[in-house]
Amino acid sequence: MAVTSGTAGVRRPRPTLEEVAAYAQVSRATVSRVINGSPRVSPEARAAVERAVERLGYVANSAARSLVTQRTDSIALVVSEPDVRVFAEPFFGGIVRGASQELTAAGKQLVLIMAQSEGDRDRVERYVGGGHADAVLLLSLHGADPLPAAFARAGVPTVIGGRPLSGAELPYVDVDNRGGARDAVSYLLEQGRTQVATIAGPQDHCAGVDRLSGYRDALGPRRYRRSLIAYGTYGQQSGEQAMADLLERGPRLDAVFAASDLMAVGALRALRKAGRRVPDDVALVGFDDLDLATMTEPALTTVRQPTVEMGRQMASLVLALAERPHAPRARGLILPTELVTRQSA
Amino acid sequence: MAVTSGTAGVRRPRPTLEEVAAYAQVSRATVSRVINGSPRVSPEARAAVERAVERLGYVANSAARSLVTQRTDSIALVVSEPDVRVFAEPFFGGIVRGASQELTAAGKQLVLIMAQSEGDRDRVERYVGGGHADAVLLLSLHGADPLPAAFARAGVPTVIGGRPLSGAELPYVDVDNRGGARDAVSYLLEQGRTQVATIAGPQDHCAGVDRLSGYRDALGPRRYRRSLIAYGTYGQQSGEQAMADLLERGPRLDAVFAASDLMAVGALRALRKAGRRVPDDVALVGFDDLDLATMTEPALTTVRQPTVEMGRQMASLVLALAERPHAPRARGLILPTELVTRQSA
DNA sequence: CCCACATGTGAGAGCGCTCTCACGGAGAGC
DNA sequence: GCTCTCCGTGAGAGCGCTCTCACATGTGGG
Repeated sequence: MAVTSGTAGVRRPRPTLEEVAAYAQVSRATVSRVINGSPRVSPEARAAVERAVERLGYVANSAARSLVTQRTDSIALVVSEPDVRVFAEPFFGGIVRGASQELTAAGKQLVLIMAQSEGDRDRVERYVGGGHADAVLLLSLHGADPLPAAFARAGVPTVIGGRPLSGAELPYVDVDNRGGARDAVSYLLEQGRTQVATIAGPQDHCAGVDRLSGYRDALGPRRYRRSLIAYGTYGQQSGEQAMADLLERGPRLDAVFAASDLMAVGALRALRKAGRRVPDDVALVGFDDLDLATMTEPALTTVRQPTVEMGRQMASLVLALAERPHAPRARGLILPTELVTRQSA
Repeated sequence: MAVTSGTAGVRRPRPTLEEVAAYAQVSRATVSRVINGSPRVSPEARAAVERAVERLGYVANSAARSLVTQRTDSIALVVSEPDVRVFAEPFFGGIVRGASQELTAAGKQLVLIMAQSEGDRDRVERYVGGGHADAVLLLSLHGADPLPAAFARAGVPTVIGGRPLSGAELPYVDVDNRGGARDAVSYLLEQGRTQVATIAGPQDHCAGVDRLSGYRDALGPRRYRRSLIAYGTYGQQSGEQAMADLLERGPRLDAVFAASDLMAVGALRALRKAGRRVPDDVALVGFDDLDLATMTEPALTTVRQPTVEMGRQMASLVLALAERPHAPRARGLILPTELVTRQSA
């Protein structure tokens, strides 16, 4: 037989079920049964079909299949986040990997959809509402996002990553932001620190609120003072600024819990500028466990999030949801965090 | 009219072309024409159809459309890279964003496919070979990957990100690694440095080789000594180790070009340990321009890669390729890098 | 007045698959 | 020997769309 033509772009038309059936001397229905693993096929027919499939290089046409089954076997991961930074963060990467693993194992494909701007929303709504995906994993970190409600309305099985602050009652998977923050602050207290400040994140989404709540939890009956709470926007700069403010307002502080590693890095710089030694004068704990945390001087004690596991759980939950929409199940799933102690506290 | 039922999971069957046609009192063909923007429709018919579409919330069924058009309007981004780290890097994120922008503008969807392990390859090959995507953007950083050849064989329009070291003659888009390295080293020489060392990356893929070539280019007729070249694996640790080696082999060196920012950070640490001041005693330049580069002390002078632009160009090239496979065009596209000077050199 | 031609429209085929249904034959039970 | 199952199989409908083709109508030129 002749070698496959080397000419790129000349796509030999792909064989159809019909052709496989002809080659295997059986009917289209039998080939379909073999392809889909039906037990109702004789060993001989099965063998003949398998040979034909192998020989002709048959791959099922997904469009035709979807048309009749009303499934696409693909799950959309919608990233509704204007900030570019999502990709730089291990958070996103971990979720993609976890979800990808789980979905691949179930024979589904991950379709990545970005909704960066307001205008993208329409496109995404139409895409999902139009049934291009069987289900949705939604990464929407900020407050008043219309997409959750839109998906709920369209009746598309949806799982949200990160507990939504309010709104649509969709199932979610989140990490234990509150518990992680509590652990971090408790650890600082156990180390004998008494004036524990915090650089909190923005309070317009759940993680920011929860991490601040965790801080309060840990302080418990002890009084905490307003002057020991500053707010940042997760970035390094904002952390540096916030730390400078804190030092001014409460010069006697001896520990800081920053709600992100980047803010912790900023805080580190502000502390250095102010001549405070870390951890001797001021102990510092971050949140996220970025690679960066190992590279600072001193290396950062921080709270690690199980991002891969989160992606995996989101995927597995949405698959279950698509399978049996009405089975009883918990609305949310909270995954534990872990305190990683290094040199900064 | 009644409010939409709040019961999640109860998907009202989506309206079909047929129903829209009935509602608008025209034929299926006319609705199709309106949907697809044909000019051969009277204003009245168009208006009636648009009203019906609006009213019924019609969204075309993509499976049915694909079945007849033989297009899926989705482009696969295949990440063939076992290393988990891809996601943490701005490289990947930039490409995704650039490609996503460009494809969205062209009405295409980005389908993300991960091929982490050897076993995934089969799955991916079948997926793409099976025509689930109209074209492929391939991110395959390491040497002997069978996927490029497989896609070429299948005749699927494919663009590779990063110039392949060898193998299949597929079109590619890359950043000017060689030129970037050359610029960095030239800059060091212009600053009066005479003993310029380099920490090169792995030589099993193109970027690593090119950055080392750029180093050699800049040194030009000047002799460079083997003892001033060390190799790392892009990671921080490897950079620290390589720097320590370099200091041992060539204690008089007064500048270092590291082929990645992470290695530069490692080098920074090694230099500090050795008591060398940066940039006073030893000037240091990295490559990548990670966020990290602004956070070190001193901040890192480094080479920035136009990753978003690269994603955009890859997408636009693959779209052109899918459109007119045989139009004459350059095989590769090299995008310029930019030297960002900060404090380390 | 008839023909040529452009223009908007609808009928209908068919994309490649799944799945229901009916059918023939083999084996079991009477 | 006859019916009754059960099993493997094939015929055929139909998923929702696009697109070709033919048709009706309107317009202008000979």
